[in-house]
This record gives sequence, C-alpha cells and structure tokens, in this order.
Amino acid sequence: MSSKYNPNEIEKDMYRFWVEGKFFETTDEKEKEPFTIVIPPPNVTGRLHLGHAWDTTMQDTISRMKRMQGYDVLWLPGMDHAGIATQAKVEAKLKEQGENRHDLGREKFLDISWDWKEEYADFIRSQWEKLGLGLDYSRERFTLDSGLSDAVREVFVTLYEKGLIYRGEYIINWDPDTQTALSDIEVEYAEVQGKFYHMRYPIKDSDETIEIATTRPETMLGDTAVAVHPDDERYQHLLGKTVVLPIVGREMEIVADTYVDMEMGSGAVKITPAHDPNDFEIGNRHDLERILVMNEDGSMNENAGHYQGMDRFECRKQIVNDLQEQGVLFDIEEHVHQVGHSERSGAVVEPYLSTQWFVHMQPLADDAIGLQDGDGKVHFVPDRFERTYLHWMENIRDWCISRQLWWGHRIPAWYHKETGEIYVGKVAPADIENWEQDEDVLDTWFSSALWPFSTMGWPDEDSEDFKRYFPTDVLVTGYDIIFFWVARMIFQSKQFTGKRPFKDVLIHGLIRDSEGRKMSKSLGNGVDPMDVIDQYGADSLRYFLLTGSTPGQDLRFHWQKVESTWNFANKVWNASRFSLMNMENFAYEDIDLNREKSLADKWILTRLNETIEHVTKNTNKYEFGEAGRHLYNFIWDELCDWYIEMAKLPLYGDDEQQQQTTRSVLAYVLDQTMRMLHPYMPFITEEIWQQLPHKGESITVANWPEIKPAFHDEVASNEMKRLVSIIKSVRNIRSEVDTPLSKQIKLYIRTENDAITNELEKNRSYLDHFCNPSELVITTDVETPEKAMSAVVTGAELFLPLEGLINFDKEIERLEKELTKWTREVERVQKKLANEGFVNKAPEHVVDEERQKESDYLEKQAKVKARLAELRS
RNA sequence: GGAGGAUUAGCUCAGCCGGGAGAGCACCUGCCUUACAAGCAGGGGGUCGCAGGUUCGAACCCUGCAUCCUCCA
Repeated sequence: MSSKYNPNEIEKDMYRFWVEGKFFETTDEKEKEPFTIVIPPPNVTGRLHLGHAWDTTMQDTISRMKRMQGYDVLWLPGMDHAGIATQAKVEAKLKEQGENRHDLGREKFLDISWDWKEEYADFIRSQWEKLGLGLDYSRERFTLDSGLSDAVREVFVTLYEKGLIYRGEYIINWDPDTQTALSDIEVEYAEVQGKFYHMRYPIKDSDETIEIATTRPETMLGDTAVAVHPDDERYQHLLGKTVVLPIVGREMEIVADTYVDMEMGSGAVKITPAHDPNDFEIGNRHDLERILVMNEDGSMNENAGHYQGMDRFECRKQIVNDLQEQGVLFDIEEHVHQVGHSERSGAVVEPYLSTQWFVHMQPLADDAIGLQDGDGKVHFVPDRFERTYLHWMENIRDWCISRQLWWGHRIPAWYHKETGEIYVGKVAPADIENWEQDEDVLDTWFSSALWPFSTMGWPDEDSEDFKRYFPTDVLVTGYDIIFFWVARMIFQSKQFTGKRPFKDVLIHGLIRDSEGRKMSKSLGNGVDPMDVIDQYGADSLRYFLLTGSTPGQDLRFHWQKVESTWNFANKVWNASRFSLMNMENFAYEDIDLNREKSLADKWILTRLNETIEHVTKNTNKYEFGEAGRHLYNFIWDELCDWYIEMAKLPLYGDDEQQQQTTRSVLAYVLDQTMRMLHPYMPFITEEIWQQLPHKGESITVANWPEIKPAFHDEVASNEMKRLVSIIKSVRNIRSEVDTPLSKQIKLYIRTENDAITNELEKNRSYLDHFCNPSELVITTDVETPEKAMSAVVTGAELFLPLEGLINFDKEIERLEKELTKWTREVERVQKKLANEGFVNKAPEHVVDEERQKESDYLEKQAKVKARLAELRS
C-alpha cells in the first residue's frame, strides 16, 4: 500500500468488478424484502452536472445500505428523451452543417436524434460509472422505449375516454424560438424594465377619445374591443359606442365587464382576445372576434397590415413611432413588470391563441390531494415540502400537453381527411389511408410522470417487476421539480395504479458556487463533477456532497471542502495501512474476540456499538450529514487518535496472545467501520475491505453491522475517560513548559482511593507510553513535591516536578484561571440545584447529573485552591 | 399580495426530543514520534440577527421586527 491515498488507482477497475459480479442486480431470493428506487432520468441531451452527482449519490448511499441490510434492492437506471432540449441541440447541430429539420423530414430527423441519444447515453453511463453508482443495468429504461411508449398511449387514450384530455383553441404560452407551446410551469417570470404606453382611441362620430394603456403596443393590431367596468360612472355614456382602432381602422365595441379594475390606470382596457389570456376570457363572454397578428416565429402576420414580416419587437418600435406621430400615443412611462420567459430557450413567451391538447386537472388533483389523508400517503422529507406540493395541487390549472416538436411521443390522435372526425386510440385506425395523425408530440413530463410504474412493465399489471417492486420506496429529487415531476407522478400513479408512486420523497436543494450563485453556463461558474473526481476521487466528492448540508437546504461547492474530505479518506487509508502492516499472515479465521481484552479493546468496541447505532439511525432517516459526522469522529478522533496509538503497545510488544487479540479487534473494528462507511465512500472501503481479513466476495453484499450488546462496557468507558484526561493534562503541562514527549519527566499521581490506584496501575503501560515518565508513582499518599506543575482530574491529582522549567508566576496565573473556571461551574450548578423549580420539575436523571457534577467540581475546585495556597506560601 | 427558508466562530455550515455552544477550513505555539507533516500535540476565537413572551431551564417553542434568498400569484 502506498503511504498516500491515490483515488484514481483504486477507482479505476473497481466498477467493472462490481458490475461483472452482478452485485447491483436484484437477487432471486424472494424471501428478501424488496426495496426500490427509480433514478430521476437525466436528460439525454448532455452531461451530468454536480446536481446530478448529488442526487444520485444519495440514492446510491440509500440503496447500498439497504442491500447490506438484506433487502432485495432494485435501483433502476434510465434516461429521459427531453423533447425540447434534445431537439434544440440536434437542430443546432444541423444548423452548423447548414441543414434544418424541415429539409430532412421527420423520419430522417428522428434517426439523427436517436444517434445523438446513443452517443450521450454512453457518456452518461460512463459518468455513472465514475460516480460509482450501484445501478441495475439489466433494467435500464428510456422514456421512448416501446414499453414506456405503450404506457404513454394507454394513459393518453384512457384519460381521453374519461373526458380528462381534451383538444381546443385557447391562449397558451408560445415560445417563438423553439416554436412550440409550453405549459404554465415552463414559463419563468422575470422582472423587466419595460414601458407603459398610454394611448387614446377615438370614439366614432365624436370628438371624444378613450384612454387605454398597454405594455405590448404591437398587440393593438389584434384589438377587437375596449372594455370598462359596468359600474364605472366615467364611462356610462360610452357603453355600446364604437371605437375606431387607429392604424387598422377597425370599428370595435366598448363592452362592460366586471373583470376590469376601475382603479387601474384610466379604468379602460384594450381587448386582444388572441394574445392575452384574460382578454380571451372577456372575448368569450362578449363573443368578440379573435384576430391573431403574429406568426409562430414571433414575426407579424398578414393581419398586421404593413407591419407584416417584422419581428414583434421591431414592430413594437415602429408602431410606437407611428402612433406617436398620429398623436394616439401620448405618454410613455417607465414600468417594471413581470415578463414570462421560456424555461428552455429563454425567449420572451408570447400568450398566443392556438389549438392544443390539455389535461383537465381538477379531478386528478382532487384524487391526489385525497391520497395524503390516508395511510398510503407520500411522505415528504423534509415534511414542509408537502405543503408546497398541496398548495400547488389545490390551485391547479389545466395542463397543456401538446408540443410542436418531432422528438417525443407522437399524440395518438388521427383526423379524418374528409370528415375531420377525431380518432384517439392505442393503435392507428384500420383505414389509415383516410386519416392523418396529429403532428405534435406530448410534453416530456407526460411520460416522465409515469416513470415509477412504466419502467416496471405497466400497463401489464401482471408483470413480475410491477408486482414485486412497485410502489417504489423512495424518490430523491430537488425542490425545483416538485411541480414538474413529483406532483405529476403522484396524480398519474394514483389514477392508474391506485397507489402512491413512492413511499418517501427525499427533497434536496440546489448546488451553488462558493459565493452562493446558481451554477450556470452564462456565468461560467459551473463545476464538472468529473473534474472533481479526477482531482480528488469519487469518494471525496461523494462524502462532501452527502455531508455538506441538511435535507432540503442548498449546498455551496467549495474545492477546499472536497480537499479536506480527501484528507479524511487519506486518514482512513493510512489507518488501514498501519493495521495491515501489523497483520501479516493474520486470517479471517484468526479473529477471536473472546479472549482477555485490554482497556483499549473494550473501549473501542463499546464506541463501535454506539457508532453503529448513530450511523444506522441517521442514514435510515436520510440524515447523511449527521451519520457522516459520527463516522468521521469515530474514525479520526477515536480509532486513529486513541485506539491505534494504544494498540501499538501490544503490537510492538512480545506477548503473542495480546498481539492476536489486538489484531482481532483491529481487524473486526475496521471491517465493521468499512461496512458503515461503504455507502458513503464505496471505492476506498471496498479496496480496504478486500485487503483486510474478510469473508465474502464484495463489501457491496456484506452484511450491515449490528450492535453487539455483549461488547458494551460501561466500566471500560469510564476508565478510559479518566485515562484520557490524565494523558491530556500531562500533554498540556508539557506544552506549557516546552517539554516535548521525547524528554522524560517525573509523574506522581495522587489517587483518591485504592480502587483508582488499582485501575491506573492496571493501565500503567498506557501512561508510560503516552506520558514518557522517568518515574511514575501512583498511590493515595503521594506527597506534594516542592516544585511541581499540577493538574486535577476526577478522582486523582497529578504532579510533575519540573525543577528549573517552571515559571511560577505563569503557573499561578494558569491555576488561577482554572480556579475561576471551577468556581464558576460550582456556582452555576449550585444555583441550579438551589432552584426548587428545577429540583422538583426537571427529570430525575437531569437533576442527578447536576448533583454528580457538583461534587466533581467541588473536588476540583478544592484541589486547585489548595495547590495555589501551596505555591504562594 | 401569499407561502417557505436563512440569520450560530474570520469563512462555509452542523446542532435531530428544550437540560453546560460544535465541526471543517483559516489563525497562533511546539514537534520530520517507525500509518498518515495533506500529519501529531497544545491553544485562541461566539451578545446563537433584534425585542418581547412561555418555561425550573430557550440557539431550539410562541409573538413581533429587521435583513437576505426562493417559490407561488
């Protein structure tokens, strides 16, 4: 073993060993309880980022632990076709080559997209490999697979037949860049410094005008009315009158509608039913004409008169000029307002009249909300996210599911060429020559929503996987896609399987840069997880991600933290290296924990028990940070700093029996520790475990550590506590007087009683080793040496005669400080105990503890006080 | 406008059921001790955002306020 931990070397071939050993596949042992996770399928568009690394590492940690705990674990991998994102990338590539999809045609374009998919899928698998994810590749799925496509068609057709999917002409969110409709949640609103344009429309056959204002003046070309509130006294005389639309010359009615807010602006609004959702509603109520003035690419169409062909923003400038010249537009006001942008392309989204397919959400949402009242509810972790989810569900709006793309699930609807009749079915109509299939595909999330059961063989409800592994146990994802994905999985699962899709949903935050900014391409502050792995290894990255934050909270990426995690891995490595160096020819069969054990042995086994308890409990609760801290402290502060140092005595000594016992304990504790650490740092733990005396093929399928009550030893813990405080006191004094361990000192220990004398005598060898005394006296009647440094511990007093080295003024100062400390503690405890309320109301064990402390502090206070008196005399 | 989160050491964050404020990094001092100098030993550093309240006891529970962030409308 090298003296430095080299992750690349260890990690290089490990994954192949795991995959070839089929350790990540489900077992055929039906008596084992199944445990299922489906991976949130990453977009097949590109590479995995740190967010994916974080998300999947948590899943890996959970599934590795569950596997070790004896579950039949299925962690199902897969990818998402990501309609808009992928198509945009493929189109961009075509553009580079001077081509476009329309020239190529649908079929050829899809061929190219599939090639793209294969290329990136390979790349993503290689990233999963580097992260060390224990995925069952025999069940890998893709959202466009035939099985999953069957599921999509089944769901679409069923919902259509139930009247829960409909087609119609409504205002939708149109992305002029990618030229497709979007659902409401694919629109992100951002504050934009815009303008409020104030205009006066002339009233026909009158000198009067009516004042309106708009932020999108170009839409006036599609105005078909002006609306005022029916109770607005200012406009009573104008109701039913006609307005002449400037530039266009269209005659429009002034209508009364309670939607209009009298307080806003002039109290009159222009109505553009084809370009605004509210105007659309008003248009319906008043039977207004809908005039679309834009093309799908955001340019003005033939209804825009001489503005035809202009881009919408170009047209805005021009029309403002023209209206100003005509005196129609009389004021422009700076105005900050919310403007919708496409979540994908960033383009300003246009509210646009269009015929699309929708899911009628209310009944589905009601059902999903009802699910949360029963035992079959989805447990959100942290639970506050359940409120976020419910709030959205309770205010649900219909879901626009058609997308004007080619890459995706084509809508299973056909239109009769002659009659226009609509046919919706899982298979094409028999007389296909008379029908044309809908050109559009479904929203990608429509298929992702089925992921937990479509991947299991559904709609075949008799399929083995569906029966055994569904519902899944936990889903891990970020809070940013609760609406996009989590919510939709829940209502689709409830609707089609009658069950929740997962028992738990673990929600994590976003990963940010060191300054707390979102990682983004435009900022160039993204960190590639593969770079982190190259530099520090997957185990370091994983441990950093797992322990760096609390559930639901965001996480900042710091290289420095990854580096300190590497230090921890290096510590684990070297502790193991030391152990192995002292275990030559020591085999698994030689491990014997039943022989006479040393204090150190008993103590570390007790601490191991406690660590197993904490790590198991916290990992089960998804509290990876807490579990990690227990592991870290146990390994570094207890196993390395104390046990290994103490183990050197027997290991370097010549008592064969003691050596074998120490090797046994060391081998056992390391084995158990590697197992606990394995879900967190899979590579290094497998590597070390393989080298340690072990039984079994791989740590991935080794049993999870169990608490062994027989190893719990309270007495040893207390002895160890006293020993450690003695050693620390001596170190402290040595440091005060600049006397390194290599230089011998005299050490006298005055004990309180014979029991403590015996205890310390028994552990004399440790005191020799850690304190390096030239003379060590342990009795109840040690006489205070004349010139000495001293310290008090529970049950004993230490004296280090260090003639010549002691600065008495400094020593008095030190002791005074200590006396103040104990005096303060005594006062605090006594005040507490004098409080009747405390003694009567606090739990008994808390009061007992305080009484215990009181006597301990009083003892220490008295001894320090006496010492000071001696020094001053 | 509504909802949620955050505010703890110089920095980044833990602190789970209310019972003596913790870690990593950074900083200071001393050590190349035969697992690890990316280490070891010792040390300094906090008005737990502010103000009230509940309680024998509050970083933690309640109310209000302040600042920052996110989501929804």
